[in-house]
Amino acid sequence: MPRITLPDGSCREFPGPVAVAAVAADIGSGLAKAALAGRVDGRLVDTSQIIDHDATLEIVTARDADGLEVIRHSCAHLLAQAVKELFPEAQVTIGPVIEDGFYYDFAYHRTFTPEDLDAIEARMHELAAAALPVSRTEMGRDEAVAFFRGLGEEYKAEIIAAIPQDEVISLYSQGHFTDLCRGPHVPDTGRIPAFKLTKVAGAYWRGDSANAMLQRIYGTAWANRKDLDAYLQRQAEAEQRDHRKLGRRLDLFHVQEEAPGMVFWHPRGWVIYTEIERYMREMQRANGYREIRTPQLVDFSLWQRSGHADKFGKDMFALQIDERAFAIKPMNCPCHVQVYNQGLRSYRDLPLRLAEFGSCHRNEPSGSLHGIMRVRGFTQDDAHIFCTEDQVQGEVARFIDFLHRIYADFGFDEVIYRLSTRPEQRVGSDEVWDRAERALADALDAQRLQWELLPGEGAFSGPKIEFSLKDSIGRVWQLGTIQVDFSMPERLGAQYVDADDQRRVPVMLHRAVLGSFERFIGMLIEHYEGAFPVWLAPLQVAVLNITDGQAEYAGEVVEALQNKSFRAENDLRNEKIGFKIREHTLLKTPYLLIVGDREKASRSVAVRTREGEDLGAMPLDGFIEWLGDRVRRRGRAISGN
RNA sequence: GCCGGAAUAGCUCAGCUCGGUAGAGCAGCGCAUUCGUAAUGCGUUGGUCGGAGGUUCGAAUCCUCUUUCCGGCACCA
Repeated sequence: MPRITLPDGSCREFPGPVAVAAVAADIGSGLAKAALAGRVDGRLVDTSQIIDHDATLEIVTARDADGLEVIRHSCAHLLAQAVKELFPEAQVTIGPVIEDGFYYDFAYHRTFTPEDLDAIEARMHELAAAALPVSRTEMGRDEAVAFFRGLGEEYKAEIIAAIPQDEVISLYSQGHFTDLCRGPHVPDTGRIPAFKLTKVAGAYWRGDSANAMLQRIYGTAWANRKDLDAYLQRQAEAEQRDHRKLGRRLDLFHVQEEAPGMVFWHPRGWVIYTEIERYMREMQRANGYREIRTPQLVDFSLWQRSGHADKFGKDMFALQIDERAFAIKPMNCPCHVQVYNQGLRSYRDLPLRLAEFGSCHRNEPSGSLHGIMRVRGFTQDDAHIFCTEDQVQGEVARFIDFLHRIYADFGFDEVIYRLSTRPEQRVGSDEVWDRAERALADALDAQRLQWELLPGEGAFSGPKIEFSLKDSIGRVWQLGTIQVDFSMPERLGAQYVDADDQRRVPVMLHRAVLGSFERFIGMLIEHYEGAFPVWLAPLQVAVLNITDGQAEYAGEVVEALQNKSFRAENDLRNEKIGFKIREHTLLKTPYLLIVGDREKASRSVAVRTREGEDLGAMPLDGFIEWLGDRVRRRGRAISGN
């Protein structure tokens, strides 16, 4: 006599074991139709699951986040079924749910074409319309291995062979298609209401580039047509904020074939870059950093001593000049140690914070280049803090505060913290890594921050904390980092004399707030959709005259603004005012000052924002003061005017 | 680096399937217009089709190689 407790607290009793679907039907026919899965005692199960004991039950529908996952997972199976029907020789592998959708990897002797994709999707729609029942069966491991081998599914057999012998293996079947799966799945293929295949791409078996390349088909699936359309709409909008597109439209930068992975900054883009650099320089100076500049081209032996040559030698731009091997620096730290090493350091000098807007070059794999986000030539807001082991935690805490202030100036308040620990390939003893990892974890805990652990993701010379931000459309960007390094100072012979006149090796903290300027600006372009806050905007104010009669006055307005160091230009072209407004709005100039005879007579300006808001006329002096206030607030200003 | 796709005027794109020496809109330039808050009208310049080979009487269109970009995968000190 199972007694089922529902989420609202009510109970229902059944004379004998009962399926989730039957309970749903008992509650109401609408719910029965909507039921995709059940949550029995907190565990997600199929609607066919029989409950034979007292339990809590929640009926999972498409409105449930879990319900949507079930739909997506089942849609991956639907995809696999369609592929197997159209291409019987293709082998199935894995097909997980991902954000907004799913994918399925197949092994096949040729690649799937876009036309194949259309055919597969069409077949999926037919299979969904047929509402084929989905059934679950269980098998022992060896039996399951034999079953899939019999079908010629070697990859599946390999997956199952790795599952422990005593674990129950479940199979899901729909039509003539059977797949290994943990489930749960929708009761029939008719419950997958809205989906679309999005792309095909290669993907390595088990994510290892040493393995065969499979073909991955991506798709998206939703609870209904409306949600699917909304998703596609969001994708289209995200494309509109692509920094490569905006970079060209707003005339910020370009890239070209002769310099792959390098950026040509245009005047407007360079304003943004130099404004950020100027701001960072000021912030660092005010926070105990001393700026330095080190060489680009350094003898290869330094990279051998630092350990970079071993791990990254092939990825460095190396060159042979007059029998001597050099490399363009891929990072700044070995050079910073050279600066540290000049003269004998005392413990009184520590912590020593050396900062550099260091220009680095790395020969990134060709396939990884992406606009100005992933490039081969870039500049970091890099700094290295040389300190004693006792000072590490305090310096990390101090850095976290520093970083919070900077992010807030760019309008970001929410930071995500992750601690990356020792990777397989590394330098330094385990004991040293233990200490370094503990120091970072303690610093985070002392600040009462919530953080996430990323085992094995650390740099080769030390563990690190990574700081990420969420942009205006919810994407997460890893920007800042602080890495503890006990190894490099030793390798490069850094020392200081302690209070007892003993020579000691300092600890080195590698840190960056923005990461690379290129990537950071790329992210900002997408975050702001090109509408930079006024302190960063390439052009802050455009002065537009109505007719030639106000040309001279427009010139005076611009001069007054420029005298106060604002970036202002006038637009005296013989065009209608609507035309000029449209052009500057599209260029995302924050403020448009319209000057006609009225304004000229009263020495005022009519202010319009790029959002289309009319702020009315104000005296020129008043506007200058008001604008200064907006600029000083930086990204902390409330958006818009 | 691996898999797939793309590369045509400054920009966005058509033409390529069925080979016969390129076309649109915007931008630019010229002229007219001096007109108050997202596109004034008319006229006009401009490309040999990413690069190198090949097939062909003839190639932007077909084939090969190559470069770069795009989407993934892998990588990311």
